[in-house]
Amino acid sequence: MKWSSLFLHSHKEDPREAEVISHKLMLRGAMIKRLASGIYSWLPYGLKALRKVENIIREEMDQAGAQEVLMPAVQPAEIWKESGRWEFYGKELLRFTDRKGGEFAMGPTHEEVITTIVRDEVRSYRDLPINLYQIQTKFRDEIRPRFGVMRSREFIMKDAYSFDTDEEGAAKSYDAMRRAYERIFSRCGLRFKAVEAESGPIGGSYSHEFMVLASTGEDVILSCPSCSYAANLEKAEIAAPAEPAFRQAPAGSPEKVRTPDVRTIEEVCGFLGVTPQELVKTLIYDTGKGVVAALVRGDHEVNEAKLKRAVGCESLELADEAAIEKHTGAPRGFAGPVNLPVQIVADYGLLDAGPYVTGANEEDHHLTNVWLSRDAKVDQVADIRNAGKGDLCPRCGQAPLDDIRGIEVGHIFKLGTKYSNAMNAAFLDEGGEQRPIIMGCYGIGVGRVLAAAIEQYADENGMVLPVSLAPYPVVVLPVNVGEEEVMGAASKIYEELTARGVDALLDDRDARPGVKFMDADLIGAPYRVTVGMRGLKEGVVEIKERATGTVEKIRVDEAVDYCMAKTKEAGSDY
RNA sequence: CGGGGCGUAGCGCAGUCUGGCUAGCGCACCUGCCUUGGGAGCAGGGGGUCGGAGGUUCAAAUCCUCUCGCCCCGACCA
Repeated sequence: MKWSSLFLHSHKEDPREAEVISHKLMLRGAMIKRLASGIYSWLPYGLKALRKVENIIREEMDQAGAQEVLMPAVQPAEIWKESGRWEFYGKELLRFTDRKGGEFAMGPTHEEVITTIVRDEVRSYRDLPINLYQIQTKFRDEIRPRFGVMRSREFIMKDAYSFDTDEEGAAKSYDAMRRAYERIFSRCGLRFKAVEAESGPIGGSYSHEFMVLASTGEDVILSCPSCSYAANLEKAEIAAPAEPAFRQAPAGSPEKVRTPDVRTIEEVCGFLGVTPQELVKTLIYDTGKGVVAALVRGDHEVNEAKLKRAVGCESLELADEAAIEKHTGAPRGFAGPVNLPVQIVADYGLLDAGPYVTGANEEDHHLTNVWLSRDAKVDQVADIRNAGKGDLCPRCGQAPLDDIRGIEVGHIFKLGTKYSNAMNAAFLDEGGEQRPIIMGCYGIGVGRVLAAAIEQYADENGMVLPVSLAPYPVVVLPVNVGEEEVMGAASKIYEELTARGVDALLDDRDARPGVKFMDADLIGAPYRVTVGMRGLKEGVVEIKERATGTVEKIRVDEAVDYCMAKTKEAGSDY
């Protein structure tokens, strides 16, 4: 491709809408353009990079035995009602009606569709296992899209679904995907880590996320420095104490103090002169089937997924003001466990300490000198808070966890029979008995992989793309297109590279060299061949490696071989 | 959904408080000259429903009302 005819208008200034580096650079490098909040067009340069990611994914998925399909983006409500998710998925599911009043949704994921396909086509154990995948546009109506294509509403995703006859087979499918993902992300040149994860509204029992390590990542990962444990903050467990008991309380009783308009942990601490560690935070949750009070230490945070599991309920949300008043007898900010007539679940973090300050279940009052063993009726003690940096590793128990940030680029789930049961996807086994198919699902955010790669490697001059993702691994840059000798040498190198299968870009624009250098840096081309009179006089061109900045003088007739070797070497980096 | 900010040329912004010339600057774009190893210079030029609607006024980018959109923080969510 010649730059003069490439639809790539770079921007010198950072766009105002962008916050993180990858978003800024993708806009400046004309990879994407925003149409509406969280909705982007892919421009030629970006699309070419996106296709590189897709192709790596395709090759590895095919290699792993999966077969590509393409399902509809628009899905009828009917199948979502069948799986039960029409009710559960919430507002993120973009719903609309057609002209006849039929209900539809833009697919945020495709478990329902794939299950209807497989249940109709698969009858026998002989048809299994299978793994079907697609690369397709999804829509999730995110509350707050941000960071460009990193968290957009419309986005391209690779999603795969495996179907097995038994748990053993499902585990094999899961492992095959896990290995495929490792190859995919390695080939994309990413530094990443697979971590244990929550499965969220997709469901299922067991899941891993693939995290690209980057300080601007939205997710927090806790990992153990002395063993292989690593988990999303949302999932990270806290080791159960050896003896889950509250500290023995001395005789006495709580004391009520007046705390007018003092509600938050911070306010209580300031007002009473105590630390958050001495407080019990009492949160009232509505499970749909009743109310439960969750107790955590003042400096801890409730983890709703853990709480759900502890309580054994399907849904959970913070109770509203009216429900809080009804159950605690006081407005928000004054709830406490003493004489609270609801189910109470306390976190491990509250064990073996005291006394505490709690709400008094009375407006403008708190209690001090509260001992949970003596003054409260706790129904259950469990791990219901978020783990954090410094908590002991739940696996080896040898070291405190570290926290690092990551960008989730892939997520694999063991679904079990959640969808096959709900939607009646079954097969006949060897004994002629009907059994539900065991499923797994496996997602990769394609655009997010590209954004994450840019995020991970960018420097102050722009993108630094790995060869495997770079639309043009080599930019041939004639310093002055007016000099016949320069242009001739550059064209020759460019044509030879192209003929030998390298996607080269010839910067044939009649612009000043500085402009072209800056642009080559901005778009992150891994190798730049600079052709100028200065070098030609010595019979050389200069080849600069974007990632390291190193420049080598190479004889003109060896330039093509040099680029071939460099790009091949980097391209097979897995 | 709560809090904050912003909509003026493709991009980045000034002008709005205190209404008044033909709506301005930088980048980008077009023409010419000149220049060519890290975002040159000179001259000329094109491009605007000042987010939209309504109102006040002799006069509105500017004041008032309504409305739409975007960004950030939070809550929420894979």
